[in-house]
This record gives sequence, structure tokens and C-alpha cells, in this order.
Amino acid sequence: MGKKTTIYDIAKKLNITAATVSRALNDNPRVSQATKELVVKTAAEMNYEQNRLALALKSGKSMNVGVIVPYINRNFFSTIIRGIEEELYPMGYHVIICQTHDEAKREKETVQNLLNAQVDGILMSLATDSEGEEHFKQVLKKNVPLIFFDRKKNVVGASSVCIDDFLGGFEATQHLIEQGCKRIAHLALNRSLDVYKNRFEGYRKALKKNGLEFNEQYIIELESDFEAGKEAAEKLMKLDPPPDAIFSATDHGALGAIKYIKSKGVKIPDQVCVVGFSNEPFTQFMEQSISSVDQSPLEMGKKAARVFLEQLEQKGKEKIVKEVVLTPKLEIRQSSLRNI
Amino acid sequence: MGKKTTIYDIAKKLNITAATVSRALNDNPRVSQATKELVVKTAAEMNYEQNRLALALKSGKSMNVGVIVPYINRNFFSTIIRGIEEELYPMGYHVIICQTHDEAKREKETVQNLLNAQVDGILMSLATDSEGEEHFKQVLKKNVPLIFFDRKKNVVGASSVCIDDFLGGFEATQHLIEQGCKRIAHLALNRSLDVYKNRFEGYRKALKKNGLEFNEQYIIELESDFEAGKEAAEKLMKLDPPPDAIFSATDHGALGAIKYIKSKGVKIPDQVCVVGFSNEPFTQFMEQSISSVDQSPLEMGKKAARVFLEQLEQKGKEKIVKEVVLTPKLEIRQSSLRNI
DNA sequence: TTGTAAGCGTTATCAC
DNA sequence: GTGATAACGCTTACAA
Repeated sequence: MGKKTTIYDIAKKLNITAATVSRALNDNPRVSQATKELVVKTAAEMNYEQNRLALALKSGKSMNVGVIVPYINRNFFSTIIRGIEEELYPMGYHVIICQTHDEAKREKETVQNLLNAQVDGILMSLATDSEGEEHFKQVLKKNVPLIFFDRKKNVVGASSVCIDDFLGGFEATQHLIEQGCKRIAHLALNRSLDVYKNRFEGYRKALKKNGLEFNEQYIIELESDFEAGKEAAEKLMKLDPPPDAIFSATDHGALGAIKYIKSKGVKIPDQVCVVGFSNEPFTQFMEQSISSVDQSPLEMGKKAARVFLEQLEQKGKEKIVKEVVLTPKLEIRQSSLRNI
Repeated sequence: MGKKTTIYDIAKKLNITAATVSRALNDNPRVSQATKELVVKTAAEMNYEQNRLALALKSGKSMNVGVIVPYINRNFFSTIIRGIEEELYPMGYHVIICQTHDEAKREKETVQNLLNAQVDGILMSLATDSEGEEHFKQVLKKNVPLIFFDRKKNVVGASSVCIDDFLGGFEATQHLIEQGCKRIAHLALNRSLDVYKNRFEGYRKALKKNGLEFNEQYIIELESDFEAGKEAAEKLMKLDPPPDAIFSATDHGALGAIKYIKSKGVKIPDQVCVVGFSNEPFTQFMEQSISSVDQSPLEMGKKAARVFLEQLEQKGKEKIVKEVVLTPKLEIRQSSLRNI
């Protein structure tokens, strides 16, 4: 009934041995055409299906990879996961997903769990407060490829796929300057993460290059959500003089800021230009669309998967670490485009 | 180096047998406190980690569940997955995700793959063109719990977690009628899927109940995307008389319709009221927010996971099939709220 | 309290 | 071309 048929069942039925059945099913050349056909036919009749678990135990390859992200339902991450899945599915791999809830503790735990589950690789994005690298070292010591995407950490032996956040921050700011903005504020996120730090540094670089003064008051560090963006904008607009542009390290921050600013009757982009980061779908849906830096998450996921596959091939040989850097693309929309 | 330590390694080191090590690690009462401590300590020193694969093969439980959706990066689905993961993580289960790309062929293939991988359960949402139920029967025959969420199929033995789409469609339409709308159009999706069929039926029921005429011309069947919504609105607005309200079975359809209608200078909600379905995040972000029917995907995912867990407990006993129906919640926003 | 041995479902290495 | 057997790492009767 609920019993699953094994190669032994087939063997017994045909009065041959399990080894032969296995060979026949794997199209081994050293088995006669006749038995091969017979076995295949019988297997089908008996509804036989290979037990990947047994195969995994035997071969040492589970054909599973673990993917760890802060939250699965953030469009950026789910799109990366989609990319990973689409690249790995044809190769017979399954994708196990885990969330850290952006907590270091969960991150460690999850890495451990995945190792126990014998995944063939781990692709992940750091938790904001990620600390230590002992758990990453564990992964590498077990010879399991470790690939960071987006939020990476420099761990010897680990690979990474990111965009050039510095460039993204630079171009966004440069664009604002070209619109005539002189007092550009920045909504930053936790700068212990490279991605956010780099966006910030790119912003600074653009200011410097254009001879604009860096004003500490114009920097607000916030959480990634909508409400935080509103509050930040409130603080900023009370300054004298208030900024005439905002470059937000996240789209949700930009959205919150825009909502607040508009509610005060201040015109966008005429009085304040705004650029976000991530190119979340909603940025283009808005009646007044929001400029944003695209991170090509689908490509990022696919690339990360490809790096994983490459690492596998080098198993045994000298491990080659890859550091892929994708190019961000600034999408200029209504929130920052002045008629000049 | 890359070698993983097994209980045999520990046993050898301590001059005891693997069985004892296993018992010690599992806190079996029939092993002396002394050895227990020694084993645990040594295991830690040797960086031992349990191989879940071996355990899985032995026990017949992989501690993995498979989740199948059309696309992972659709907010509705990724949020369901989040719910599933959060409910199952504490129980030690891992979630394997697969996409069908909304294709029947991939659906069958994927179900098969997951069975081979020996998942302990399958939670899924149908592909639009899903056909046959042989693959679902296979799952049940293997005694693997099968739980549909959202897009379900009535298969004997399978459970389901859905919202009451009929009610959702009914309430959305009723609301439009209460706003004074008389000629209500409906953007439908492929009605071979229950969810869309039910939304449509709910719409019809509301018309009927209020004595409004059902007009075939006001029904447009489309794909789920933005562009399709635009085209549909274009067709509708050319009718004489054009509709004074649109109930769309998807938010993207509603968005496209709104964009088109506004581009023609027609006022929303004054001349045309619009209600969508799914309560996608962007519906509330819009400057003119969009009314929509919430499906509580997080809750749906969690509930599906709980149904799975319940099914496990009943293993062996008579299988109890659950059909959970969640209540939709109409979020009334600016796109359909008139000042009356 | 601990050891022995079988078994989960495969595949690989020998033989014959 | 096919069969026997060991092995992957773990748990669990059954013995001792």
C-alpha cells in the first residue's frame, strides 16, 4: 500500500539480483539489452522510483543546496531565490530555504542545520548583526562551497556575488547633483554591512568630486521600513536649510520620505528630488514613479548558482574563489527628474 | 581535512562502540552518566555533527517538505512560503521550494522529483493549466500528506487551505454596489482554477442579489499582468455605456486598468471605482491607494503547515482530510471610496 | 550499562 | 553479463 518499491522487489520478481537491477536502471553497458528492457519495464509496472536519500548517503552528495536570507518574502530576496532555483533545477538540485529573521543567532543555527542536512553548498546573505566567522569556517572546512550574495563577508575561501554598491551610490548621487541639487541627504542603513557602507561611501565620493560639502546632519541611519523613512524625512525637513534631495539606501525609506514630504505640500521633484535603491516593483507602479538603483536580483541569483556549480567542478583541485561584481543600473524616474 | 567525523570515529577514540555513542548522544537513559558526558565532550572536540541523511534513510523520515508554487517571487506566494517555513522550522523541518512556472508539465515533474527526494509532505498551489490527478494520487499512495493552498484541486485524500474566494468576490462587488455603481465590470482570470471561478461567481451573486443585470460584455478574461489590465480597460471604456466600476480578480489587473483609465482623464473613484484582489503591498503604497481583498497569505502558509503536522500525527490511523477556509478581508481604500 | 548485528536503499568492487 | 558483498552513517532489538 504505502510501501515503496525498491530494487530488491524488482530483483525478486525477476529472479535476478539487486545489483543487476541497479545497473540496468543506470544504463550500465555491461548488462544485456534483454534484461535492461525487462527491468525497466517491470520497474515502471511496479511504480518504482529511486530513493534519492539512499543515493545521497552512498554518494555523499545530497543534491540539495541551502539558501539563507533574512526574509523570504522580500521581493529582492525572493527574486534572487527564483534565479537560484531556475539555474539549479535543470542540474537536478533542490533548494532548501531558510530565514534568519535578520538575527545573527538564527544565522549560526541555520548554517549548522544545513550542514547536518548534508547540503552540497550554501548560498546566503548575511543577517544585519551577523558576527563571527566560525560558522562560515565550519562550512568551508567541510569542503562545502559557500557563496555570499548581496550582503557578503570577506571570509577566506568563500565566494561572493554582489553589485557594485559604491558605484550605485555614486551614480545616484551624481544624478541628483546633475539635477541641480546641492544639499543632498542620505538615508543610510546599518553600515556594519558592506552593502550599505558602500552606498554611503559612493554618495560621499560623488559629493567630494563635485565640490559639495559633506554635512553630517544630512545623514540619517534608519531601519529598512516605510515608517522609518517618514520619520527621517520629518527630521530632515526641519533642518535649516532643509535638503533639496534625498538618496535613500532603500526603496521603502524613499517611499516613506516621499509620503511625508508630499503631505507637507513640498513638491517632488521640484523642491526635493528622491532616489531609492533596489528597484522594488512598487517604485515603477506609483503615479509618480520613484527613481531607484536596480540590483538585477534575478541575475544575481543565477550567477550565484553558477558560481556554486563551478566550485563543484573544482572539488579536489585547488579551490578557486570567485568574487563577482555586477553593475548596478540607475533607473531615472519622475521622483528625481526635473525639466531642465 | 574535509572529512566529516562519524560516531565511529568517536567510538574508536573512546574505545567503546558506535551504538553506545549513538545512545549517549540521544540521551538514552540506559547509558551511564559518565560515558554520556565523555561522549558529548569528545563529540564537541571532534566537531561531530549528525548526518541527517543517514538518519533519514534509517528512519524513513527526511524531515523535509516540498513546497510547489507557480513562481517564488510573487509576493503572495513568497509570503505563504514564509509562513510555512516559520511554522515548520521549530519542528526541525526544512522546506524545499520548487516552481512550476505555471506549467502542468513542470508540476508533474516536480511532484515526482520531490517524491524521489523522500519528502515527508507536499504543500502546493496548482499550475494554471494543471491537468490530471495521477501525480497527486501517487503522492497519497505513498502515504505522503498532500496539502493544497490557494489554488486547490479536489482530490480524495488531499487537504486544503484556502480563502473563501466566493465571499471575497461577493463582498468586493457588494461594496462597489454600495458606492452607487450599477455597471460593474469584472477582470477574470482563467476560470478553470477554482479561486478565479469562485471570485467570478461571488461577483455574479452580488449582482443578482442587488437586482443588477449581468452583462457578458463586462467580463474580460486576461492574464495576471499589468499590461493585460490596461488592454482590458481599453476595451471596457470603449463600450457604450462603459462600466462605472471594475472588480479585478488580481491587483496587477486593477493597477493596469487604473493606469489606463487615468490616462484617459477619467476620474477614479468618481467616474469609475476599482477593487483588486490579493492586497499586494503596492496597493497601499500608491498615492491613490487601491482597494483590495486581503488573503492573509502568512496565515495561509502557517495554517497549511499546521495541517501538515496534524496529518503526520494521524499516520497509520484513519487519514483525516482537512479543508480549511479562511475569511477574506476587504480593504477599502481610495480607488473605490466615494464621498457619499 | 554496553556490545553485536541487522537494516534503511543504493552503488561499486570484486569475482565468476 | 550477472551475482555476492561491502559500504555510506545511523538507530535499535537482542544479547551479554
